[in-house]
Amino acid sequence: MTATSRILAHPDVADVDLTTVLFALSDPARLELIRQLAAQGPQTVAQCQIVDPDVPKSTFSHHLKTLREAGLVRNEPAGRQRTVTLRRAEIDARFPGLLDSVL
Amino acid sequence: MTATSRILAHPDVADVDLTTVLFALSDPARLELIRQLAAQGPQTVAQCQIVDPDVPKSTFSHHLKTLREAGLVRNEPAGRQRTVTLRRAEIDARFPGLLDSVL
DNA sequence: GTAATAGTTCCAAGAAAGTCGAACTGTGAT
DNA sequence: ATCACAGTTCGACTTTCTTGGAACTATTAC
Repeated sequence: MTATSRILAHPDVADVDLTTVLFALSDPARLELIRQLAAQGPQTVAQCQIVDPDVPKSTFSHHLKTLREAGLVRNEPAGRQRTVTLRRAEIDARFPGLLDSVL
Repeated sequence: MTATSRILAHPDVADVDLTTVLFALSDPARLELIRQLAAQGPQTVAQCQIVDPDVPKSTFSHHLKTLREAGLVRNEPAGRQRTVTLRRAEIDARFPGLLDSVL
């Protein structure tokens, strides 16, 4: 009973590093996901995955982790599922114009 | 006499890929170099290197190659030396706001 | 011509990242 | 309670990136 929390760690906006963000965005699959989140708003992980139906869950989850740890997305429990949200306002405040230029 | 040209290949602006650019900028040393070029204009390789005097020539040259192949900088012969130039206008035209947001 | 200078390219070793199957965990439904 | 479901984590493997010494090339200076 190792009460493993479903709540994942998210960096504070102030701690978000630019080069880490740029790296996270430098992968085509990850950039595409960010674009979809920007266009369609929060989604479950399964919904996100529809973009690339062939990529295994574990691979997708890893990309999600990279984006989350970079500070770009939130990944929070929502019932049996999880909601993925682009941290738009926070990123815009920290790096004005960056998201606009890549979307 | 294998006439090895000193002229290096530079991608056309139209062929510059966003994820490649983001990757090139995702390294602290490379990003710093871009910032210096933006602030101080064209420089010789040696002048660029003053930012990080401890890094070996070969390592620095490799970073320069990454930036050049990504389409971010020009690297052209200038007498015995070489001039490194930020391709500001071209990048701004291709990805408006991107450079502004990272500088 | 010879030597010094400015840089790139080559090569090898170590570090980091991507990929994906399998095992695991928490939640909701029966 | 039990089962199915949604996702994450673990572990191993492969690939790519980074790093830096050594060799090489072109140019200018003498």
